[in-house]
Amino acid sequence: MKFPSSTVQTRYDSPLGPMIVAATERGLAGLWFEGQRHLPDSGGWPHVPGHPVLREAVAQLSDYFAGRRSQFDLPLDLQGGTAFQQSVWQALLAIPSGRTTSYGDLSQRVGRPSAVRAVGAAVGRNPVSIVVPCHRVLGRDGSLTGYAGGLERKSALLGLEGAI
Amino acid sequence: MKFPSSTVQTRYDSPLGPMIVAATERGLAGLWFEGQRHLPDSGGWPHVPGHPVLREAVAQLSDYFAGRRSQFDLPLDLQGGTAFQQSVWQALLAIPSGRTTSYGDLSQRVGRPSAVRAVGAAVGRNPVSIVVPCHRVLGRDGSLTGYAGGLERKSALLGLEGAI
DNA sequence: AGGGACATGTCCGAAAACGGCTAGTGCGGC
DNA sequence: GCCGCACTAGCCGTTTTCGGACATGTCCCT
Repeated sequence: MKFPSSTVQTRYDSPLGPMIVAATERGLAGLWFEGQRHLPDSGGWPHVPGHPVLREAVAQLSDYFAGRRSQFDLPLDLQGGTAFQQSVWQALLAIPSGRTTSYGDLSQRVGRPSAVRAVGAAVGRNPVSIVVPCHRVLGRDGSLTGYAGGLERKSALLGLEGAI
Repeated sequence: MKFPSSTVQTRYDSPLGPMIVAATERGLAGLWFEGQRHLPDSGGWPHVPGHPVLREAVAQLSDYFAGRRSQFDLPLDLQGGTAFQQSVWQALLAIPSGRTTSYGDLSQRVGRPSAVRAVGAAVGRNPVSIVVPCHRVLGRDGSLTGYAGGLERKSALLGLEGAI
């Protein structure tokens, strides 16, 4: 995953552990739990806690974790990724809070009914956790199946949204 | 080979055929014969004949082909390429006009005495023909061996420099 | 129920192929 | 002997190719 040189970052200490928040001039570009899988190399990005997008994102995240907010209102800039991945991430945005869906359902919606495993892989590469709600995707039988940040966090997020 | 998005280009009709000249804000970045090997995709670069570096490059090239100039005085910005390739290109700049050297000699100078073939490959990827004088490298026995722009051009350039 | 095969896009590591070479060898001609 | 020529085998960074592994679900067969 390549990010433009204008990318900036800050840290946010969530109730589920510290997170890295990243943004470009066009919007929120990344949100990862420290130590999760598929982490990009954020070493070169300057820390700019005062960046407007970053500040707003942190504020909305605080509200979210406090139960005061169920959806986000932020400019997004989903960097990198192939056309296929982009379409999957877009489809994720359509899943409302409190609801879940399955990988098979997602692949239908993307128009590649049989590319189920590929959809799984693409979901796993989602650069903006929580805001792009990859945690709302379960196996057909409702099993948690996987989460780049760890299954505990996945179930914690779903619990918070009242979707257990 | 990747070039920054700020790259601009123009065309120059040399006595040996039309050429593409490219520059960044830092200096001359490319000079290729149309249709030669290892051409980058220059499709997206805007044509800016008035760009100061490009104008100066074209002027000096005209002088060079007219026999009025034997070395160039231009800011260079050798883009892309690995550390190894960069060192080879730098070494090329040390070969004076009217002289030639061999691939073996070059590899010595680069500190990789046995990486002779690798040096050959790196020389072939030189992004700035003529100014970075890759045409002054011959086989150990003086044979022309190869040139991305074609052997005729290689020998023509050497003739022009009085190094036949 | 449970087990296996298959479909799909992407990433990543390993392995192989590919050169703008060269020094060495063996062979024929003089 | 001495030379030229053709061929070979090493040389090594880069590029290309290939083969798995994945955050799955369906079908078909016991």
